[in-house]
Amino acid sequence: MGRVTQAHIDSRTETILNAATTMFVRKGFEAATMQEIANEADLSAGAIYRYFPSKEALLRAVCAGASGEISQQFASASEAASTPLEAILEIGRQEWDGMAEPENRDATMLYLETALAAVRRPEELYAARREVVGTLITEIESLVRQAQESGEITKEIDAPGLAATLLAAHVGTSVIRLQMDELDPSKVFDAIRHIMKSLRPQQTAVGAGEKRG
Amino acid sequence: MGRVTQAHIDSRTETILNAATTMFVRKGFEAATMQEIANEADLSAGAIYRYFPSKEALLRAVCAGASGEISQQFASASEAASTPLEAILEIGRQEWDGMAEPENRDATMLYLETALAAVRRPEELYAARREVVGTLITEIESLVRQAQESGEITKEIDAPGLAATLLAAHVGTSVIRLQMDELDPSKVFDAIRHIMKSLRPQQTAVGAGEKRG
Amino acid sequence: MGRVTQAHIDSRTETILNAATTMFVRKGFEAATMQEIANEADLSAGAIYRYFPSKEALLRAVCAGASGEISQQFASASEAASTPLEAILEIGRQEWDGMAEPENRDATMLYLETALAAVRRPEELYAARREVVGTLITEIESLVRQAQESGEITKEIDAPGLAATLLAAHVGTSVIRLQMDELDPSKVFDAIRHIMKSLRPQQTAVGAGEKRG
Amino acid sequence: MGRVTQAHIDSRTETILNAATTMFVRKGFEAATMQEIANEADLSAGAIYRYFPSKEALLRAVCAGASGEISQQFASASEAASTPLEAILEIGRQEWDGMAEPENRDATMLYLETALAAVRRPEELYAARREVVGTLITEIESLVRQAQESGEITKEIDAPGLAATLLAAHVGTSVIRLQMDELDPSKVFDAIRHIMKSLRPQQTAVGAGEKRG
DNA sequence: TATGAATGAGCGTTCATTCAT
DNA sequence: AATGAATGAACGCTCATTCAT
Repeated sequence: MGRVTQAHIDSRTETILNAATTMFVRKGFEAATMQEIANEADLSAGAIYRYFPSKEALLRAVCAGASGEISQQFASASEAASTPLEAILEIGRQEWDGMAEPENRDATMLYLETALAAVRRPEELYAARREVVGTLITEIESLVRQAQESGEITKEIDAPGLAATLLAAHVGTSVIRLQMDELDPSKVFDAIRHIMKSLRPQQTAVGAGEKRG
Repeated sequence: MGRVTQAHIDSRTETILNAATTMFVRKGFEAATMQEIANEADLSAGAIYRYFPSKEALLRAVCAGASGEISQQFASASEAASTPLEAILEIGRQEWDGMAEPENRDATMLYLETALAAVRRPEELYAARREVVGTLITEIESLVRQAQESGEITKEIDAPGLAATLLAAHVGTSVIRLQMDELDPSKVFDAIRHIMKSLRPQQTAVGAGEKRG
Repeated sequence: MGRVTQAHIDSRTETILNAATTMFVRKGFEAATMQEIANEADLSAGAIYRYFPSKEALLRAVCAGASGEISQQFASASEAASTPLEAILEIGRQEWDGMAEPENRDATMLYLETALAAVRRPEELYAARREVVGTLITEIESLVRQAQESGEITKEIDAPGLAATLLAAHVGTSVIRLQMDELDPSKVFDAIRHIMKSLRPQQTAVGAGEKRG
Repeated sequence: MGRVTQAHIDSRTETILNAATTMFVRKGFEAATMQEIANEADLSAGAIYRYFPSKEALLRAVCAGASGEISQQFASASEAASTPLEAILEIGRQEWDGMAEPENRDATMLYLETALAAVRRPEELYAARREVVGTLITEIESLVRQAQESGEITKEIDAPGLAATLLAAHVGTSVIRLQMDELDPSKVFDAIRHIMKSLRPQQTAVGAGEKRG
């Protein structure tokens, strides 16, 4: 066949990666077979080994891809917002709305599958995963701090704690919805918006006296 | 060994179930082998089949056990609390404190593993799972309503939405901590407590004018 | 429980042997399990080993029993017959009539199962089997000779050859019927009776000139 | 090995089928292992599954092959014969002569093994088997009728009955010889030829008065 | 004597991986 | 570069056999 362009190689690599992601989501890493991945990618089983040295390597690549996607989603939202809090709520609205779509099911399963894979292969996958999650929290934290500076959120609440809570609510809603498809994510987001609005600074500090006392 | 007491059989069954849970958590359902489970239970591989007809049956039993545990944790907390909101916060404190303990890692992995298993075997496992999660939300919702009645939480917030949010935050915190062990769950809970306190009814309703406007 | 009578031991032995025969016929020697045999005999699997040292031993005993039965059937018939040929035909009638009964299916399967077992374990089982079959042919041959002496069957036909042919027709009819249950054994026997009647000495010897010429 | 000719695939399929036949004959279906079949075919055990989906499928293919062979043998013989009866006798001579050869032992065992398999798996194998046997009887019956028309065999004898008797004698001789290798099949065939010759029409009908009277 | 829980060897089968084509 | 036949190491599972009770 002679020489092959880098573009062709990249295209094949991505095709295979997508196929692997699909099958890992559908059946789980162990249960998915190289043959199935090859079928999904319209290739022979052997061909995959030109692009990835092993099934494990495929998993690592899928995990890396999955980690990347998580943070990409957050980048796009905050531009049109007028205030920091509105930016947070806009991102939240997009995210929670997205959970109602059927594709989100797969995304959540991929997230959990790769999270479990990372925990079980700490030396290879854990660090990257931690960094992605950490960065995400930091980004949210930064928005929270802006909202605190602008007076939309009380400074009494711990910014990292609130950031983690928001991410936790997001992840948790996805996971719960996975197990209970009648859950309406928009109802959950309504509650979260209400919460965020209620966090504006008060004349009489909320619960200040009781906290840790 | 011949005839044996029912207690002995029950004990063996539980030993095997624990061993299976351990291995399913450690390696995942597919990657865990019957031999490993047997080793963990100090038995031969064949002996397991006297108590469970297949590896799948073992999974089902583990899932059932895992579902049961989820809701048991919630039952115990609320007694000593003086008010409904205090009950919610007391449960939360126990739960989030528990996340700092290393065993919690396994519990979370079991939760996710069984959740994925349930999604992939809907006909066998999904219904039970949904019911457990649904019951949990209902229980939290009931506490929320009590707190609303007692004037600790504003009636403006949707009770089911807030209940789902609380559960989501709980699940999400566990999942995030799985991926980032430096996350301090108590910091997250501090934020949640602050949030809950800020939800008390205000003379001038919070964000009433802005909501959906 | 104390001492146990020989009668009890014999009874258990026979029960087990019958159960083993039943299961060997129903599923074949390899596919039948000791547990199934035990169930059939209303015993535990371990108990069989007090009476037979192994599954192979059980097979040997079943083979021995099966061989015995084959020849027993022939003993009873010939008494009421008025002439040697009538004796042969009376035995034949009983045998072929028996083939119409459903139990005969099992008997034939047992015959074939044990025949195959004997061929595959020559050192243990073949000799006994050969002797039983040989004796059977000899007995038939003796009846044939009596019929030749009494002038009912021509002396031109070889007595051992005719005896073997008769036994072969018997075995063959059973085997064919096993594979084709609409075969009417009595039609086959009618043909055989016609044949036997046609073997009476003729004034002009049948086919004498052509034979081996 | 990559792409391979259909001829190669067919050749492998046949090699495996032959190996399976050999092992099923030698040890029986249940006792023969896939590993042994693979060894006999000079392949790895796993490779067989590229050609047959299961051991059962292998059995079905062997049964189909065995059924086919049974009837093929009969097709070739009758051409050179001058009369219908001669054709019958010629076929018989070939068949009974064949029984003296050692390969015939295997053929008979295969016949019995597949017959038992068919009986034990009625829904899959019984119908095909019955048809093959039925066809065989019909073919013989047709020859018998021709011989009756040509005056070589009396019309008083029932053609289907005689046909079944001839097939039974054939099958039976094989089975008996399996159990008693000193049996001389040619002696048996001599008796059968004598019988067939004696069935020519007589001026005074043989046994006409006695039959069923 | 009888039980049946336990063992452990071995079965049919699958599948990641290799490599001749 | 791509194929897919082949390998071989497991895997889940079964079952003859043993032996504590």
